[in-house]
Amino acid sequence: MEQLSEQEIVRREKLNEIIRWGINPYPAELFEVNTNAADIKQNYERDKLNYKTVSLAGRIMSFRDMGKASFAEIQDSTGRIQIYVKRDEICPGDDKTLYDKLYKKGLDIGDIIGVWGHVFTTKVGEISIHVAGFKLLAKSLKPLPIVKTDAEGKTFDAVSDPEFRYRQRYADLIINPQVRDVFVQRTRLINSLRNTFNNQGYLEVETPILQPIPGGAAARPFITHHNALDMPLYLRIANELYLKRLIVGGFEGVYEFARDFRNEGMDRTHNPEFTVLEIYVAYKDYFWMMDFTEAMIEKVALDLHGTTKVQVADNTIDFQRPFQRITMTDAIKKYAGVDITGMDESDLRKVCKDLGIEVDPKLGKGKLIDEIFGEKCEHNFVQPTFIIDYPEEMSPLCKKHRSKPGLVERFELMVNGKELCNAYSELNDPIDQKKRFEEQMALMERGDNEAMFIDFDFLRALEYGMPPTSGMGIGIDRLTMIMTNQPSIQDVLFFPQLRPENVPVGE
RNA sequence: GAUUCCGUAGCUCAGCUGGUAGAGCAUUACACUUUUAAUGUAAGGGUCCUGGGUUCGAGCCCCAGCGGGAUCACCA
Repeated sequence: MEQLSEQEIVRREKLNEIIRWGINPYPAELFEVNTNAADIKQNYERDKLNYKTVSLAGRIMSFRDMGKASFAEIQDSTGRIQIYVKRDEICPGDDKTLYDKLYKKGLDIGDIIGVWGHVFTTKVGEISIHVAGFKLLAKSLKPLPIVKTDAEGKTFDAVSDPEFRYRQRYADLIINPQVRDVFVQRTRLINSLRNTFNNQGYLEVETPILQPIPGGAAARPFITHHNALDMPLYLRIANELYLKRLIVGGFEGVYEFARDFRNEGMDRTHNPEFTVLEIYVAYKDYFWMMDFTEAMIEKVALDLHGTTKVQVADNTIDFQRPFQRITMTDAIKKYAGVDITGMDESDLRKVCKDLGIEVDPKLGKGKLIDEIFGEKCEHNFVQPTFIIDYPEEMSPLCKKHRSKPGLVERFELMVNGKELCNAYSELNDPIDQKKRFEEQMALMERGDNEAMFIDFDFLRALEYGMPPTSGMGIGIDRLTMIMTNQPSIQDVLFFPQLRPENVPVGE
């Protein structure tokens, strides 16, 4: 058992005292609420008659005790509001216990209370609740870190320790209101996307997270074991192959907000579990998907900010349509100064050497091109830019280009120097798909541990015939990071992955 | 996984050349019936991340470990 701090002992003593007074510090019955902090602040001045008998609940965030009267702030899900508690109002008779004991000695910052009374404006002009009565709804036993804010909104002693904030997100959310805003924005972003898809009549679906073959992307999976079937299962690294099976099945537009899992490094932009939106639409190609994607993202910016311009660190990014489009070959020509058209593996290897890019001898042609692009081009695309027409080898699920040999009909959307979306004219030729899988197997044997496994059931599905389809995937965490100007993925995930705390030594 | 910085009161932080642990907020007590980073007076609160080592003496120096951040590698 952990040692209790002085303040925690004091709070437990208060709790026992409250119980001795015959008050349940954790009452079961509901507390009727008829307004909230934001509603009062926004509408009281205009409609004072409506605020004669308000009732609301929240957490005590500060006390200003003036003796026989006192002020406090309570915080609900919409913000904070000041309450004014006058001893002789809440204790009209001779018995002042409620105020002198329960209110002044029993309550702490962090406690959750319900209050009722009328709204008024103080001498200093702050809209407040003149309390007629209050009820303790939940006693807080752990002292909440205190963050103070002055009249200009300047904060003092803000809790900034990332370990505290990520491990105890519940406390972070209570004391840092801007953290809450980020997550509200995240949900609004997802709602915006969902509205776009539903308005088109596309169907939101759910596909397996536990997969016998971790397909649809190139990444190291988490492995688990099913006891009853006595077989290994993988947490999905992507859901692409399942959504395409549904297109084969006759749905013409499907999408899923998918939690994917990859057993790889963690950093500012990578968490082992993350969210990807994938969407597949039949009878479309990647040009259509580019139009759809830029409209979709422009709408997200407008829904969140009311403007297409979004400030991300030092850059203002404008999501107004249309986005720039450039082929990968032209991008490399522009930023690396090399025309790679028609080059073979050894030519590319020489280009890498000349550009000072170190490459693994195991890499094939496609990966070499990807290295050049990643090293020399990617960071230049700050404003939204579609990079189109990728080498075939690094895109085994993508249809061959209609006119450019060796390339595929693929685009990625770059924003703020990083990849945000990935989309194809989907490969629906089952014989070509089988060949591409086999090439992946060859790469795997050559030592590329991210090459894809062959999924024979997916090939069987393609053999029934999949309509020409375009599909797109977008990293929701990264889109949220951009749209909310957060530098770390940990700031857009409620509970980012951390090592367990307090592991005993020697076990 | 590598490199590097960091870990002191509930929170934010200071701590000199190695010599008995400091501040503000929070907490406790008292005062105060319109305050707002409320105020005034007084008090209490510490496994200096953990374990070793050097030293007469370690929050500080050395070694190892744990946790976190940043950069790199892998990746989205």
